[in-house]
Amino acid sequence: MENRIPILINCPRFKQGAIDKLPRSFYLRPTLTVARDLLGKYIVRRLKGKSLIGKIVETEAYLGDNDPASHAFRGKTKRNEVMFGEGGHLYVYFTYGMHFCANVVTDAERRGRAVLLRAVEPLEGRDIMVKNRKLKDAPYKNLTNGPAKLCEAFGINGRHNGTDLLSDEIFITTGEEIPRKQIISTSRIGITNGAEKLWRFYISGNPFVSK
DNA sequence: TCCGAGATTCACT
DNA sequence: GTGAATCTCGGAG
Repeated sequence: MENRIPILINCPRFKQGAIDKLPRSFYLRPTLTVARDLLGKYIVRRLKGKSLIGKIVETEAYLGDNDPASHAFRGKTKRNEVMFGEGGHLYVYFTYGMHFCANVVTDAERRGRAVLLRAVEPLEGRDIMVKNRKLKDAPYKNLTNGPAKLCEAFGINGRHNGTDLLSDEIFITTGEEIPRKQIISTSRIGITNGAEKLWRFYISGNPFVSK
């Protein structure tokens, strides 16, 4: 198996010895496929020698050229140029004056298509996430159930725009197999154009899904 | 439980 | 100048 890497994380959920970093080819597939397949995968963030790990439970697809809700709809700009780069990189944007959101660039043809990570289930490094979110009473389920929340919890900001997800700072690994039946698709959240597209995916019944 | 307002920066028009 | 792929908080119901 390609991209097998030594275990970096002392986490019992990972099989001893090695975990599988998702290969580039995972991201180069059609965006909607990647959005669905990302559910149940683990996102790993290396931060000051510690590891933050979350299971992806909610995503949204943004189909660039074909999608008025996408930042890439009107073509390439300085802000969104990462979306038009190679799949498997991170597109981080700043919004509402105070929040960051993280997207995974997808598709083999560099058409500005990406998947927004909307929510994860915290698995490892929960204490650090609480600190990053500057929460006092640490409401466990409020840690990462929203795109801006998970960025803050994972310490992801504008500096990470363009980060390769095959790097060792931030990457995604194989995780849990999610049965097709448990994957729900609905309309996306917080947008005005293209709201009729059912391009939001989440794991049915998971308490860490936003909203 | 729900709704409205404020926060606050950046890219695009 | 405007509005944005959001979140938190306070106050009303």
